[in-house]
Amino acid sequence: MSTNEGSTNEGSTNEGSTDEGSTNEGSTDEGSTGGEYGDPATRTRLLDAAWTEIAEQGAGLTLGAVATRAGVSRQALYLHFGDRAGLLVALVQHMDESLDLGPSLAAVQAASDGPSLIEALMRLNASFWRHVLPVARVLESSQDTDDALGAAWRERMTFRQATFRGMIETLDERGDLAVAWTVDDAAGVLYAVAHFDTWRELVVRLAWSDDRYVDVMSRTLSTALLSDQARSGVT
Amino acid sequence: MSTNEGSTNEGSTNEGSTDEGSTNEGSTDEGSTGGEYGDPATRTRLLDAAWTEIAEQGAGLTLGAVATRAGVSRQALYLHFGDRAGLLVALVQHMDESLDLGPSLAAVQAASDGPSLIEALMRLNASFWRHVLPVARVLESSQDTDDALGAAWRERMTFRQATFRGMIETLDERGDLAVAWTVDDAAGVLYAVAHFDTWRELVVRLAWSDDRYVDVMSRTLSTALLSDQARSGVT
DNA sequence: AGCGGAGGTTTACGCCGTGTCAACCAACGA
DNA sequence: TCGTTGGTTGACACGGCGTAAACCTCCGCT
Repeated sequence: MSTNEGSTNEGSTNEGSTDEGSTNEGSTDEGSTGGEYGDPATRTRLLDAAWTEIAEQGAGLTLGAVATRAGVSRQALYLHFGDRAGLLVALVQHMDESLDLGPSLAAVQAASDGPSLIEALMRLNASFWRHVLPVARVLESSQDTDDALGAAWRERMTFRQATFRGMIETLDERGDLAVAWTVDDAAGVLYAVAHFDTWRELVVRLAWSDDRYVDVMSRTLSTALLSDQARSGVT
Repeated sequence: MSTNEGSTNEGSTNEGSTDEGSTNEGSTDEGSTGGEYGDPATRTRLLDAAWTEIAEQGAGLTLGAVATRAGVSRQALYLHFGDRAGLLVALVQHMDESLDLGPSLAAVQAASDGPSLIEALMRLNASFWRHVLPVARVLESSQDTDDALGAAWRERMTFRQATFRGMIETLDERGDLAVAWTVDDAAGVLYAVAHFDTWRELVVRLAWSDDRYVDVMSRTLSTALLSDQARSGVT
């Protein structure tokens, strides 16, 4: 299970051709899980340390602090991840694996009707961002300082977008989507509006509760996306 | 007194320090538009240089590059702004002044009906973020490395939020708001959804055109926020 | 027993950006 | 002529990143 959930793996938007042959000559861990250095347990401890360090320091993260927190020397970190960007790239994958979203997403997709699907999705979304926000912010803002990191993050977001598209397709097949909408438009809106910044602006900046976020965003999206029949519970 | 070490205890980075109580007594950044240093023209050149430098380099901005671009020494920059954060704080105000949004906003608010108001707002929004995005990203991600900068950026966003609330109030007074909405909820949604990340995700990541962004977001918000009568043009 | 390699550790160094300091300097006005 | 304004040059400490080299310590193998 874990990450790939093959649903709608079309990948229309992006395309391979990830400008490879960048600058490094070593083995800056290509996406695959091949030939990593050292003890996987140490690697995991480093990633967890990086996670909590980011949660506390935000972008002010230093590699020395991560290593110390993991109870390991700074050089060990370089041996495992190559450089700062390598660590962050690995963190993207790690966050994929540690929070296992498969079951939660399946539960959302199994929702009985349109409005409850959207509400379940927004609720999952809120708790997701509550866990991930600091890391997501660092990744988001560091993505253009390093090509590999940018690619990893973008790929992560592409996957997320595909997941949301899957939700929209489910709604569409049930005939719950309002007539004005194409799947593409609706998926875009859902993805963009469910991005972490919307959650952060409301819940962090404006101090809304998660419940309020869920209620208001669910209402907004249900009203905007669903047909009248779907909203009134007619199946 | 000369060449002594340790006299500069200014360091200390940021530390955890639960920063509640927010912004001290209000003397952190030498008063408002009072005693700035040096030639205002130089100051403006530096700010413009910083702007275009950010537009090109993003977060990889260096003070040396800004100074060089402005045709001035790096120290001049320090004389004018104190430090990096000071420059960014000034940039927030500068961006306020240089792009004068007053007229555009007035035009939006004068829109004849609800849907066209929302569409005009989204159109303004799109062109705004197209200009401001790189700077906004840097500011957004640097806001927690410095208290004064965070305060400045937050204040800027608070103002923005108030503007959107004004729009919602206008709609409410006209009776255009759907009954389910409170002004507060609607203003929050409008503000959050109009934030730059939504625009960026759709227009940059998913390569939507501005027109498509405007159309889809207008439809979404109109459907969600406005009453049936307002949407169908009945006044 | 002895060897080797995996998985590190210490120490050291070069690079670069930030921030500070001191000295010097051109123009300009009283 | 002096002094102030608005800078310039040059130097430096500091800290984080990235690399390198030497060393150390188990563990498995023969």
